[in-house]
Amino acid sequence: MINPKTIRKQPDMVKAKLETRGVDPSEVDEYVTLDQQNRDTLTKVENLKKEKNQLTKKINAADPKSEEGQALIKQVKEMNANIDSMAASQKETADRLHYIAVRLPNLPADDIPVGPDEDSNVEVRKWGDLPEYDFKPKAHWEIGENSDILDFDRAAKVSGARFVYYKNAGAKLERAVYNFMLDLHTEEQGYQEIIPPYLVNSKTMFGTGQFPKFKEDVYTVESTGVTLIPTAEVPLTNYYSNEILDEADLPIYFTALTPCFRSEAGSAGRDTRGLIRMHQFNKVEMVKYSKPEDSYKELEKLTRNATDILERLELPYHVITLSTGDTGFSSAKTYDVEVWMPEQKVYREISSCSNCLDFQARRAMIRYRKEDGSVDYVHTLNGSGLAVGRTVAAILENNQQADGSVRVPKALQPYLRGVEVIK
RNA sequence: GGAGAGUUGGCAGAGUGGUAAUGCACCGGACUCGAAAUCCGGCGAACCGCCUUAUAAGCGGCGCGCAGGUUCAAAUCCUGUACUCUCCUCCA
Repeated sequence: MINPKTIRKQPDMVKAKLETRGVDPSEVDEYVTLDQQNRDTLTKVENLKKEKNQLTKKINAADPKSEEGQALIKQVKEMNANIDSMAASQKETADRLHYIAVRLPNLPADDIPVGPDEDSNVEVRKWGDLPEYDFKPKAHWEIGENSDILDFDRAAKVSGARFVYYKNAGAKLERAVYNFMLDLHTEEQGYQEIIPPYLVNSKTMFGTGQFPKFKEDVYTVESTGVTLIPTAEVPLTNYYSNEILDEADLPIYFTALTPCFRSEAGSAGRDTRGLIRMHQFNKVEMVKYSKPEDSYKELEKLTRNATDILERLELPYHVITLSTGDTGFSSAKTYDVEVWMPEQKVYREISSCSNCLDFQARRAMIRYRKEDGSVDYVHTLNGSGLAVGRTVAAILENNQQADGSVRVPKALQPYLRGVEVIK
């Protein structure tokens, strides 16, 4: 959530910034009006309550059964009717205010490109030489099916579209990739390894910003109301919800491998083949809790932690800054890391690294106590490190050879018991 | 799935209708060369509103897991619900 005081004090700035994210300025206007109205009635209600509390104390001091007591009770009863109706109207205003507030996206950072969609994204750096082939490179699903290491048809039979069976060397490759990632994050980059719950409650989904606005993107179990996580960001960031951390403990780094479940509503027809867009996929996630003054520095570091993996796997990539219109709901600034996919000759998103500032911390009530004793919201960051299925796809395509076999990157070979080529 | 117990301030822990004890911790002061001990005082998270340029202070609201209800008045009574623990049942 955006700091309510920021909206109250700088409505024009908020309006202008949110407009770059596609928010209708009239929403902010309505918010400001309701906020004023809410505080006005709240003050009135509180003053009445104050009076009432004083009378109630008098009743207790006198004998409630005495004539004086009875008279006071009558008086308070009359007040109550008044307070109740005023409080009811105040609550109505507050509810509407809340309804708007929880649906406003985060304020974009000052230094990100302004634009309506991904066409305004800006490349910030590029790494690796694009591979050249003396044959026509195949798509990863073709390689996978030919080698009997990926099976989409049977997954469709058993589950539906956008599911896959990994088989044999495919399953082993997936396992090698995520073990490699986790080891790098934990042994070299300072992350604590977590295995979180994969089903979470609605409060948790609210905390990171998926609820209430994006319910249709996830799978919720009807009988109990719990939701299958769309990303490990959800359980990792909410780990400290409703807690006050010590300043000395920050920053905190978490990493986790989890399956991610997404309904992919609205993406019908896109990426219908291959591992790119699945209803269920593995992802290694990184989450950070940081002091406010350090969060942008931590974002740079986080993004490097993700691209490190690609460099060690010898996969060409570039990093882009998402424009205001393309940046996710909770984020103020996002770098996408995109890996080269030779068959389609495009860069595809393989990681998304975001600084959410205090936006999620406000929703999930994650704070820290400074050394001077005061309490403030932490900043939360998250990034994929990396999407495992897409990494496998990138390895298959980038390392394919004319005979249909696939070279295993050196860094990965120890994780495959020294296997150098998948046939 | 069945039965029971519990949830109060940073921690421990009292409070069964009259407006949140007490201890430890913490903060300030006294004593002391200094510290400990002792004594005195303060402080009970967080949140919201008013006041303020802003902060602090001050005033007020809220506040005993959460949400409702009864009542002039609810930690206390009633209903629902979440979580934790114990026992039974079942189970990887």
